[in-house]
Amino acid sequence: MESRATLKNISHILNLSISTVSRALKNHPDISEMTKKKVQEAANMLEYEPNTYAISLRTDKSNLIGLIVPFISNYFYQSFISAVEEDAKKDGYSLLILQSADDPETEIANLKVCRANRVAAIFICVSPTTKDISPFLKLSKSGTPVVFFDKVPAYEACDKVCVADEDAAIMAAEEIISKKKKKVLAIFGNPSLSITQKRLSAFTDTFKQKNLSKKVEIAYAESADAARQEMMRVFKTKNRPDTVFCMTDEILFGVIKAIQVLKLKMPDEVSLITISNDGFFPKLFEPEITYIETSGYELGKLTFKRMKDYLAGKTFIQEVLLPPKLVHGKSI
Amino acid sequence: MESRATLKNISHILNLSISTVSRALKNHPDISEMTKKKVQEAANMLEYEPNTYAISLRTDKSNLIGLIVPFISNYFYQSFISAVEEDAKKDGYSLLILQSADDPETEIANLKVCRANRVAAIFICVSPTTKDISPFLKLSKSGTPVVFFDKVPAYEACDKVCVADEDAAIMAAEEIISKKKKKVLAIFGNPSLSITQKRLSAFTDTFKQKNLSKKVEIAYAESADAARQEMMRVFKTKNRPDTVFCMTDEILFGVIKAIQVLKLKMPDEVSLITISNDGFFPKLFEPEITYIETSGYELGKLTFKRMKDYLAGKTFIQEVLLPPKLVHGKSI
DNA sequence: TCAATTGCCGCAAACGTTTGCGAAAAAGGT
DNA sequence: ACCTTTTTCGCAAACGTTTGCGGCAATTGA
Repeated sequence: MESRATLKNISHILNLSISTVSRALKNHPDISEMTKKKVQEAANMLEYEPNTYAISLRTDKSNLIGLIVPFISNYFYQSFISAVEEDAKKDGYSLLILQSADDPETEIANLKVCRANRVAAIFICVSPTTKDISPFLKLSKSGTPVVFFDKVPAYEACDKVCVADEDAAIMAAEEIISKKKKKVLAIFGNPSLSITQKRLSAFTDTFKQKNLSKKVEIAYAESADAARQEMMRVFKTKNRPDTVFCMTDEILFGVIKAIQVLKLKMPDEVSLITISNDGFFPKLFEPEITYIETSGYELGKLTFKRMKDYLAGKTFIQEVLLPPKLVHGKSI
Repeated sequence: MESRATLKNISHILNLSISTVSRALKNHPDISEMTKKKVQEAANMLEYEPNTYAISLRTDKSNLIGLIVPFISNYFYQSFISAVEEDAKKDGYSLLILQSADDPETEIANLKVCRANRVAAIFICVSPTTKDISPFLKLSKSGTPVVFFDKVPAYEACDKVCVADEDAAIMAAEEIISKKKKKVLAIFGNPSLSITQKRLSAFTDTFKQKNLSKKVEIAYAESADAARQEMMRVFKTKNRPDTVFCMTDEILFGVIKAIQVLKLKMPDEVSLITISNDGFFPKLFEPEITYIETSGYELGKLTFKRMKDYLAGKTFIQEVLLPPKLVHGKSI
């Protein structure tokens, strides 16, 4: 239970002042090389580690980045977090990770934690039911960079980094069209989410523009199991689709299960294409599923970069989009 | 860019001393109800938030829990983190999450970050190549609870919380035996990892005890793809196994893929049983795979509890095991 | 009425660090 | 030898909070 080494501690041993020790440790030009060396040696000996709290108190800065996500147990956010952590470490930041469980109240509580910890920045993915983002905007105005990522507020002026949902859906639609498919079942998620609306309208518009609207049938499923049931229902009709489009990995799960139950052969009896985060799941299956990648990892990198830009003075509001990528499997 | 509310701030407005305000806000009996009310109102008005850094500096305590995992992008640690976060929040803790990337050096760097942040506790899953855990033990001796979880040091005396690897393997073996299977292919991971050794010996011993050793064939695969290749190789021989055991989810991926390529029907042509974290992946497939669950979520709960016990005075070294659970699917 | 108790509050030090400013000593210039 | 500049360092305040202690006034007890 020995007490830790402090500046005072070291200064006392070396018969120096605290300020000299402090400056020596950070290579201040005012300090002679000799004393610097002596101080550094002593600091090493005593295993000195600066007290983050004292520093943050004094400088009113912190090395913490607040990260608010709906759920950690989610492949997308996982990749996102992983990417941010990598970059943060390089710059001496650590991550304060909070889950909001898609609950606006918890979100506010988490914001409080961030403020109490005087975080250097906040990355937040707001819940679908969050109406009022002014608390975040307020923080932003007081100098703390706040970057919204993935699920971002639609109208407010704020820094946003998100995947190009429209482009991803268009890309999928075009791939289907180019393969000259006759009948498409497109399964989307919760229709009240903006991500669903974006992907849906972009997808249908692409078909509409080529006068192919009648080829696509839309369905909604708010869980993997709902998607499975929807699949079973549609594939029991006589006029079966030859292609299925899944809006997310989760919907893909349900669809794949139905395909296995129905013993349909891909891509002969049914073609499959999905939008996926990082492509982990599409590659699990045989044949591998063709997918449009919206990378959580890349999004993390982009978000961190946006924050650094902000800190570097580019404080004007900005919205950056992560372009999707088509990855060919054997399912279509 | 208005300055934040502080105790000094509030005290000045109300013509009170800083100490009175401080005590009023924490319901100290020395303070009259009337002043308490006044202070609390003012604090609410000004949106006062205590400065964590000042508190930590003064009290030498922090509300941060250091969490060191090999990778965040991993379903098991994801569940673990999620569980810890839930409990931590209830007690006013926040999480400092660091990735070690299975690199001992990064691990030490992460430890430094934890120390610099004066974390209240550390939960760590050591990398397979970590030889020297004395830095952690040292921290533990100086009063900071250090709980090793999942991958724990084999011999050293320290607090450990991990899944009952042996029991899980035994459970799988017994399930296979009870179904009177003739020939088993058991695929394990990296043989130099202690988790592999534990599961392997428990698995084979169970067969040996019943004089059924000749029924099982052991194989190793250090990736999903290696597992797939191993499957393909074995199933090309004439004397095919009727059952496959997978040591982890990752191996399961490869095996499933091979099964799909070979178009084998489960459980008719081949039975499948696996050890899985949280059972997410086994449920993705059709039929659902029978698995032994080793829950990352539960492990997180246990780890947090162990820390609270420690803080409550139960500082004697302790090793707690999370019992596995058999979940029936249709694959065997 | 006086002493003892109680209720309520303020003083001041301390936590470990950063940093503006001033000062002593050394070096340089003439 | 004297003035100026540079090098090198220390003083002290400040960041916001907690907490032991002491003090004053009001209450109680006889």
